[in-house]
Amino acid sequence: MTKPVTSAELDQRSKLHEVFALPQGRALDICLKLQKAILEHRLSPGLKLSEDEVGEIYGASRTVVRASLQALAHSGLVSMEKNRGAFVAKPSIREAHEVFQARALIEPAVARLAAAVITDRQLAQLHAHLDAEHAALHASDMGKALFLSGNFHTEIADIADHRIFAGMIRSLISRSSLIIALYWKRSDTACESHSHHALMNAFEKRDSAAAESIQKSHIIDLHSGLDLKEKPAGGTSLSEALQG
Amino acid sequence: MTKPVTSAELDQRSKLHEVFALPQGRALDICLKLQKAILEHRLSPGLKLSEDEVGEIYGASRTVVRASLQALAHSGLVSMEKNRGAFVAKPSIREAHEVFQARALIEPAVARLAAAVITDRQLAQLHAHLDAEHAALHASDMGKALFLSGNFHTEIADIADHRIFAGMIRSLISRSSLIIALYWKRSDTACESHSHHALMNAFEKRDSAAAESIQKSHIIDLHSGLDLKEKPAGGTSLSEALQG
DNA sequence: TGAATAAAAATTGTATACGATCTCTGATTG
DNA sequence: CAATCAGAGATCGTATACAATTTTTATTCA
Repeated sequence: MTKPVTSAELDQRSKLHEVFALPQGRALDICLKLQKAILEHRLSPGLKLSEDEVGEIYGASRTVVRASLQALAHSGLVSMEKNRGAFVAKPSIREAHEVFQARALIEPAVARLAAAVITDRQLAQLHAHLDAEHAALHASDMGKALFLSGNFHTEIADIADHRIFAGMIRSLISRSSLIIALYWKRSDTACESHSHHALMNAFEKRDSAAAESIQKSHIIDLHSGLDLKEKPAGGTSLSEALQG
Repeated sequence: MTKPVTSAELDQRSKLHEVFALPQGRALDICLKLQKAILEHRLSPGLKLSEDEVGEIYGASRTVVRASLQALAHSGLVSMEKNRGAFVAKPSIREAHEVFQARALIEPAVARLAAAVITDRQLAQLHAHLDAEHAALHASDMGKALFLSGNFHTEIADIADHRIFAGMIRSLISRSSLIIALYWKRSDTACESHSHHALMNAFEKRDSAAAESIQKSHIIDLHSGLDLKEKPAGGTSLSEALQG
């Protein structure tokens, strides 16, 4: 009894295929499944992704698994070390800063574009998305909520209909998910919803300037919700260095 | 009698490895060689890159060639079609616009960052780079001149020391090279040098604002140097459609 | 006991083989 | 003569096998 593929999943699949130069055929499926698992925090940063093991799970040979892992490495979700294999990426504090700096530059510009061209249909879709996010949050399914929260941003990029920016944002959102898994310090995860709703308001009014400004604040707010202070060099540095 | 690897090449290699998640081992070499060939316009957009052929040339098996081509596909230099193979990418007019819109947003911000932290040593390096560019231009080696001209931009990203932006810019510059190959309309290719020298001036004064503004103008100027008008639907559309 | 070493196991890197798909050529037919 | 179709050849997608490297384990010696 296989779960039928939903239209939303098909949609995402075709979009991803357009935007990224993802592998084709079976490798794409594995890619998406691994990606989803990582983005929902079912696979923790640093976890080893053995080729044999992944192949076993998805019933594929190492050849296609390798292609998938390579693709994920390019989008920043996986890091590959020569002769050692693939691991769920573990962004450094520095990379975390860089990712949110990049998002703070790009996403507001894209939100501005999106506000100028959004259709009623797309507005409704975004609304439905927020509802789903709310439902997941209410069901305490944090993994799914986070996944959907990220998707909200990529959907805006798709609405702006700018493939280059959309590809960049997709990669940045993916990395952000890992960064949040590692460095999130706030307890009120629900705070996102507020910003997202404010953004919806701006979209409904087709107010480009407001959308840009709200999105910028939102990203900066997310950035400030991370605990990105370098640990003091004394305490953990030795043990860290030895087990690293 | 093998040509020794220059320090500049080694440098680029290690940098690329950091920034992109490039394949490792032999695949990396093939990647860089193909990339260089494409960026110097020795391989034209649309050209087929047969796996067997490439493997023959570089003395590698299809396995590593495939990994290389996949990597290049991820950076936008190569497009892969299922069951048909890999081709040197042929950016559409739309993609050309998008690439330069992205550059116009990102590169000025990065130039600003770079101006704030550039060292004297790096200034000297950039000067040397401009000299090499000038020399290539004087020797009518357009391929090399264009390659170097692109590298100037990635070097600025490296100076800004922002890996995420640097990776984005590298990809954008690569695509730009293809776009220029397809759509450049100006005869005075040397115009770039002027902007680059102006930028150097700003860097020497550590004038962030000027660097940002000059870079923005430079990108917009490049964008306007392209012939990106859609061809009228009547004339060439049929023949184009048939031979496409 | 603990460190150093060497052999064994596991994992990745690469080559090759085979099946699937596409492309091209040439014959056939209206 | 043009268009269609069939088959051969070429090319890609995937699985598997072997080589190279790393990791683990067992052993030895101080």
